[in-house]
Amino acid sequence: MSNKNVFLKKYFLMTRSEENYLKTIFHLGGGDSNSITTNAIAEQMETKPSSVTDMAKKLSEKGLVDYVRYQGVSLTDAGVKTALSIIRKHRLWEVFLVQKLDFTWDEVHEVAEQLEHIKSEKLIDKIDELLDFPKYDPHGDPIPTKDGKFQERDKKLLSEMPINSQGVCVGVKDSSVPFLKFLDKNNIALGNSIKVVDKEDFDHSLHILMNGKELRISHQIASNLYVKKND
Amino acid sequence: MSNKNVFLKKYFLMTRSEENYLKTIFHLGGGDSNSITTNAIAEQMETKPSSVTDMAKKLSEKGLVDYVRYQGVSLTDAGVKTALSIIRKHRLWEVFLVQKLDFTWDEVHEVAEQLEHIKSEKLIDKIDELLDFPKYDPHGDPIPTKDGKFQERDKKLLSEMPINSQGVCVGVKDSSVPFLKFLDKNNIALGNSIKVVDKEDFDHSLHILMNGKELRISHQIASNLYVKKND
DNA sequence: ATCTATTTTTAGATTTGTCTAAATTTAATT
DNA sequence: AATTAAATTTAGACAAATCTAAAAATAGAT
Ligand SMILES: [Mn+2]
Ligand SMILES: [Mn+2]
Ligand SMILES: [Mn+2]
Ligand SMILES: [Mn+2]
Repeated sequence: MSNKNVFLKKYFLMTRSEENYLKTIFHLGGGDSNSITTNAIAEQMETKPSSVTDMAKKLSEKGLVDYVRYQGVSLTDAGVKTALSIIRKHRLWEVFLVQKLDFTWDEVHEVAEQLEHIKSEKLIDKIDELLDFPKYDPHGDPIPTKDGKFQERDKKLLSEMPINSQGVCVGVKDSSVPFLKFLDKNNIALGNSIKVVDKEDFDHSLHILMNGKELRISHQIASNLYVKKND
Repeated sequence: MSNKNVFLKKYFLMTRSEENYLKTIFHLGGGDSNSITTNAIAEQMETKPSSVTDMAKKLSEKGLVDYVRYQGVSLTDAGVKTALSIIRKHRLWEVFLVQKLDFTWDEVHEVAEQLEHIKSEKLIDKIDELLDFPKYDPHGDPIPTKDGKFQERDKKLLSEMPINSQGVCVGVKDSSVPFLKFLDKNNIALGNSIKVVDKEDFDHSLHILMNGKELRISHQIASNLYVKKND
């Protein structure tokens, strides 16, 4: 390989692994000069801390993270920007799979994990356009704009809503396949209206109206459902 | 990694590199017990013969190619099947990019080289359905069916058509970006009607009618355009 | 301030895919 | 049949990404 290409490779081309590390660090809160420990990253990625250390050095070399030995890593501005572009791709692909190909919301994540690494700016911009520039993915998570703007929704956990408050179900905290399938089975979907009728002190379970229908919800469920409160 | 997963990895999971080798061997005619030399594969893939030898051993180990030292490799039935599934994905993605995302036919190959490695049977079947089960890709190449059936079209090179014969432009032999852009610039597209008016003995150039309009075509162009002859 | 448990890093090994250079085999030519 | 040229393989190296085991640093508790 020519010298120029070695340079390009070292400083611009991201490997799939590097992209996954940046994404994970972002999800663990590594933006805003917030340090994340190698252990936390290793656990999240189901890898070993020593592997994380190696990658921390490489990403630091590339100017994507700040890394201080024994102190953990935080994303640089360039690192945040790259992480957001991967997350943007991931979430747009998830919307595409649901809206255009009839995937269910529990099927999309695994495929999006692959599609998010496809390198083509034109491709993702066209997908964005095809979907009419969606703001949220199938799990209610916000989709960063092309220039990396991030609009988190004003939402709170159902478990934290007071009695008699009303709102609309807008997202899930746990987006694991079993939880999503459980929600499907119980006809709980994003967009459903919610009113908290009563809360049980003993086990923190809730008595709610969902789309007008009475429902009992355990604390575990309620603490993994996001609701946008009506004014 | 558990023993079971090591087994799965070794015998079922294809790496991107392995998939690219199988595809290349197929394109070089390695089906039907036809042996392809390591040199030919290396040249096509812009890699070194020694690397091809290494991969030949690995693919042979997996039962995807027959490999005899110093004699080259041919695809086994399993190898052909795998190669066809990659080619199917490649061509379906190319159609998708052109039909759904307004890519031009010279832009799609590079992106399809990435997309063809996405692992999800449901994804490619749904893309196939979304496109209404296309039979040919944007360059006129046939798309293998889900069960690996391959229907090559009855076509011949424009350069081999006799004077006064007529037909429809259905494909390109050279699908390089410069050639495709050249065709665009000269309004030569798949689907155009073609009538050979005259052939020049001296330089083998052609005088044709394309969609009724007179055009002069060099031998180099004519020998890279496929035409389906009218009965 | 010292000890100790935990976290983190280092050192060295492994796998995959590649390369170069040397050795070997095959094919072509006398 | 012997020689030579070309094709192919082997041997050994390297980069990327990972691991295990051992060493080093940090943080918490006395
Ligand atoms: Mn996801
Ligand atoms: Mn999501
Ligand atoms: Mn192509
Ligand atoms: Mn094509």
